[in-house]
Amino acid sequence: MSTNAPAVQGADQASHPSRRRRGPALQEAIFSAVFDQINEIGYARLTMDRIAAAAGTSKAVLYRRWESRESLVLDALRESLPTVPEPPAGQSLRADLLHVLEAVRSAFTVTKGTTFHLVAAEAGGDCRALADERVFVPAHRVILGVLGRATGRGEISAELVTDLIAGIGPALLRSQAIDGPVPDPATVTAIVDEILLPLLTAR
Amino acid sequence: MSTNAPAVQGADQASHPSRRRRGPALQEAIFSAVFDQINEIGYARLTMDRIAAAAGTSKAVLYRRWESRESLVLDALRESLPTVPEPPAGQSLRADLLHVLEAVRSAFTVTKGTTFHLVAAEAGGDCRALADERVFVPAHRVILGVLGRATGRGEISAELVTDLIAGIGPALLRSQAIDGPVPDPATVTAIVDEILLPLLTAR
DNA sequence: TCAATAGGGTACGGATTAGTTTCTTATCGA
DNA sequence: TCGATAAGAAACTAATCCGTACCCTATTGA
Repeated sequence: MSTNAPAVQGADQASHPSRRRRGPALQEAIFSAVFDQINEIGYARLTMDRIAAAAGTSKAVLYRRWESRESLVLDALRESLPTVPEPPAGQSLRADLLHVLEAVRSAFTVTKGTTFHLVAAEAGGDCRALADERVFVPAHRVILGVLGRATGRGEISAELVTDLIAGIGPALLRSQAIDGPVPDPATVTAIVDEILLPLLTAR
Repeated sequence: MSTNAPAVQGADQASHPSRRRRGPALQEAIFSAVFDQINEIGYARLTMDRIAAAAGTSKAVLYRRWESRESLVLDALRESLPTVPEPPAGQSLRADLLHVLEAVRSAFTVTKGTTFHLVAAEAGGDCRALADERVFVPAHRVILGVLGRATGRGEISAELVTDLIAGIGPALLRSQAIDGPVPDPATVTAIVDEILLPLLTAR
């Protein structure tokens, strides 16, 4: 079959033309290729041929592991997304917020800024469900918990513990990820220090 | 050619099987079909066949107007997105913020919540550029202007006139549009009254 | 050393979709 | 009433992509 996958100049392949990768190295190359191709050509034009070529492997290798493009993309996301841990006990409100929003930020950086494209591309998508289940819903819950405990310590008013306010940090990170490049740690700090703390601790 | 476009039960077509539409009515049906199909099957599976079927028309009609799926989708977006007007002079900070954020909100509702999918689906996309040019960049500029004038009136501190703070409202609306359904006017009011005004006017 | 495993390349058939062409006939305005 | 225009249907060709099969050989561990 003639394929119009673009010529590949993968450094690994070029510098080790007969090298074959196995296990984690191969999978890493494949997942990286998925994210790179989405950035380069968009999800709509993503094909198994292009992913294989970008990874310096073959379609047979992909089909040996995944039954479809969709399941590969879902696995790439699943293996990359962070979990959102509860912050350690005894931290300040500021440290807590930084902690959870840093996890949200990494949800964008680990996929080279394509998390949002993956989530948007298919209707009723498994990627969206996964991102929500793994990152956004837990983050929301953790932030509400952080705000609840701050209320308990008398640091903030109880009426500030709302879904809307809890949504500010992730929304700003998402927004930046949409506008790309992916948000950096300074962004998280700015969100906490310039928006959340002033809003929460205003009298 | 055999086509696997789904069977169509468009009410118009069904109730007027020989009725043909022309001009604005036909274009409206086509654009509506674009947004409906994206919600139903996702941008990745959007085809000219499906759009034609959903609109109760034919591919020939589409190709007579647009050279490709991408140009049709871009036109659908272009014809739907609002502009972001300057708010009238002499309004309060609150009224100004409500005014501009309502325009941003409508950028999501006019495309039945698909603005974000359109913007995400193609790399380096024209849809993204259009949405930025028509809505997001002007909204940002207008909000900075609104904040600047509030500073001039002594209502808020000058150091609150930042890109980050100006980004809050659109980011929250975007976030809601991603999570769907599309944001409603109460959301805009809540953003202004529960977040922006408290943040801006805190002492 | 050697056999099992699987990576990588390539060819293939089939399905899907793009895009074009032809035809009939509804629509509309002169 | 009538002719020009174009909507809608359907058939067609071509290109793309999916998914599979086969082959050679690198890799790995017994």
